[in-house]
Amino acid sequence: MEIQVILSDGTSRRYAAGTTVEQVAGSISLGLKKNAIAGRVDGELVDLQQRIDADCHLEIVTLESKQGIDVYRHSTAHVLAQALKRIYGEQAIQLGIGPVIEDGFYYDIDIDKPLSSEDLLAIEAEMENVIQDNFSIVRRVVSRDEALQIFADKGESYKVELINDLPENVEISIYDQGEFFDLCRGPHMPSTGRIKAFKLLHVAGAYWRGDASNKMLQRIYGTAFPKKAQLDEHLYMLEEAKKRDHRKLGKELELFMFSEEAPGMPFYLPKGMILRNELENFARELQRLRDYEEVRTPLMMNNRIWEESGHWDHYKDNMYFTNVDETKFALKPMNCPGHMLIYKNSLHSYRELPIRLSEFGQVHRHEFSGALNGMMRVRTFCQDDAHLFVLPEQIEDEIGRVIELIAHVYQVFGFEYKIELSTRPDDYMGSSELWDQAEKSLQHVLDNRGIEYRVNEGDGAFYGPKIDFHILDALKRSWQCGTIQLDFQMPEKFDLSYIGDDNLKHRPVVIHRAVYGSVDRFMGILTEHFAGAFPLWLAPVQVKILPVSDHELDYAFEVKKALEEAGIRVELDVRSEKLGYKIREAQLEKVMYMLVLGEKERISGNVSVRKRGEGDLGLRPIPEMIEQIVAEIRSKQ
RNA sequence: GCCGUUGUAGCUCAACUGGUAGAGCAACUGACUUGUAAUCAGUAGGUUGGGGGUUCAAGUCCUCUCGACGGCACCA
Repeated sequence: MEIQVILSDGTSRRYAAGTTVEQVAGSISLGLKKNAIAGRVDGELVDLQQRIDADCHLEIVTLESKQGIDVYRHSTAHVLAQALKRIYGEQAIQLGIGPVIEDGFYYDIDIDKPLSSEDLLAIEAEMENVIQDNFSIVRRVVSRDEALQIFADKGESYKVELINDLPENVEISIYDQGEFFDLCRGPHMPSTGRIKAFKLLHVAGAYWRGDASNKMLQRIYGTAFPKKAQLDEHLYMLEEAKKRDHRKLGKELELFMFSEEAPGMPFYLPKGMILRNELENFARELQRLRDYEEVRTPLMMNNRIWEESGHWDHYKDNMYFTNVDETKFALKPMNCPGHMLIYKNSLHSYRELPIRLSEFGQVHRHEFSGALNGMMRVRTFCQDDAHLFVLPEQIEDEIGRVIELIAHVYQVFGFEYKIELSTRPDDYMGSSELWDQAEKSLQHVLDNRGIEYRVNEGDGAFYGPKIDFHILDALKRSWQCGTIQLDFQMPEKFDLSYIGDDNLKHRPVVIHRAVYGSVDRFMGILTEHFAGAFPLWLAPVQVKILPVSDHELDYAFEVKKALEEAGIRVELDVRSEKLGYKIREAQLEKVMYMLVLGEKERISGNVSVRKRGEGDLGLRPIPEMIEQIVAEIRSKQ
């Protein structure tokens, strides 16, 4: 009997029923057969040895595709498991799961001995042996009972648990390679010898099935690439990312520091403070143009208000408290209740709405010690927060304006971003009708504007659904920054009202929003994004003046004064050092403009300009330089 | 919070299986007066994160504790 196979280029070919994927690949070209590692039959990934028994669409999967790489890495994970079993013995290790992840794979194992990085080297060596053995990797389908028997006999309790949780109708398969086999859906590479370049990266603890109440297993992370050069490049990229680490750069560039005396709470050094003020002022100016009004609310309020707002119920474990005069106070974890009180401070007419209250609000949240990470995850940070009090019919228009504001800000920094819509969580507050309405209006705004977004079920705030903005930095890592949250709950809780044109009281709607999210974290992201080489408008030091010798000092002070009067942040290196030395330091500080002042410049009344990334630009008149620098600062480029 | 690793001068790092802490840079002093990524010489700098213990002897071993790092879990 013949079957028809339609290939990915649209051509169709006929084969005898039972032809394998590999044979089809071989019939197309020898090269394809050599590069093939799996197939995709009607969209489903299968092994090369899979027989095709019916008409289908077939795609030959090679290492050129992401799917191919995933198969490759998954097989590498199996090789890791085999090596572990060989080294530590069948009994000493129980296998958890070993999936493929972005850029690599991991395998979770239960073993008493804590694994070290030296152990990883030994494991890599044994993996190399498994690869040299070039075992065929063969699929075997077993019944549920057989599978349970096989893994129970081996004492693989985690595998038994996995099998028990597999859906009734699913085909259970085992992959054999030499003396080793593993429960796996597949597909896999045809043989272990096909693995060319891999590396184990590190070991870390991980809860079985991601549940903190389960046992903690050891997770071995690794990665694999078809070519050694690709692996090397990947490892190089990881090194480069480390060099941009904001914790390292923040220390080197003297932006901020941390102290044991306040874990997770950043100290801003003078240079970091400049950067931060620039960020805040930038936001301030944009908000001024959009009719926001800035306010400031207390860091600490009576616990009563948090109980009323619902925050205490939801977040008491993460809040800081204090007792004074027998009254319990809480450090604010959010700014909303304070803004609600400000709104309530006076009577409002529908004519006043929308009212937009903004605050650079310092909040405290007690994060788990293990969650802390430089500026990215801290226990106190400043939100560029705002609450918009709007009429129900103003909701969509107002959200649209916020989306526009966020887009504008991110574009200035050169960030790409993705948008997510987060819907009601399990512990939501309020009626489901209001939630439906809120979720619908957010969706509506996004759809109307033709914005692409992903829905994140159950990830909303307890008081309302939200639109989140995820920035992609220079290394394509994603960070949640901006957020727009629709809230019908706080207005109820705080009994907010406005007087409508019918002279009756009505309930306004609140929109919470942030653009940077956390100013602190945004600074961290910017530091890594620009690798510390900030655009001129943000740079703590915009110009560094480098006199060639002490004879130019008087002239240098004159130039400094001229620049300062033009509003430029300038430093003068007065040390009696050689020019090369001063340049090297300014370069390491990633200063954009260096003005070299020697005898030539002093006599002609000019400056010699050296620009970051461009080098020596030659002699320039001072007024021209000032104009150029000021224009560059203003353009925020 | 959990698992693992880790903590030595301001910074980056040394100190073999326990034998009494050292280098470079920075700082300070002096000389040099310097032309586009490191001038030379000298000086000072440490209760080895903190507490307790083992030992004739602890940076090194044990223990408690704090911080940091890599993950997990958490993330309004």
